[in-house]
Amino acid sequence: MVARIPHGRVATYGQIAAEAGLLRRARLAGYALRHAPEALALPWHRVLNAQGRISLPAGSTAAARQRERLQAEGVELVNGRVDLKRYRWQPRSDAPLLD
DNA sequence: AACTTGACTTCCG
DNA sequence: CCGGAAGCCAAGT
Repeated sequence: MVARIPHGRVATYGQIAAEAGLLRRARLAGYALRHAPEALALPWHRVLNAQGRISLPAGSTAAARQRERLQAEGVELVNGRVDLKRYRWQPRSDAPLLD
């Protein structure tokens, strides 16, 4: 599901989990992302928490990298927060499921 | 089996 | 709007 998030758009952990058929398992989405093989080259930076904020340790290099990548693709952060109303990815209901 | 830990979310004050 | 409490549930100890 993360791989489907288009350039310049974002999704939340809960949203990813739900779309993957795992309603209410947002933490699992985070767990999966943390353990995902680097080789998959997933656009992990497009996943934010329900408040539109980065969920990596504030001040960490990882958080800084995520912020940079987002801005690099045009996603604006206001006070460290992304306006989900404006950037949230809305998957097409008729999109073919993986597998 | 019991307890702790989270790249989380929602509700309350 | 912010912080805390509670709910959540797979993994790790």
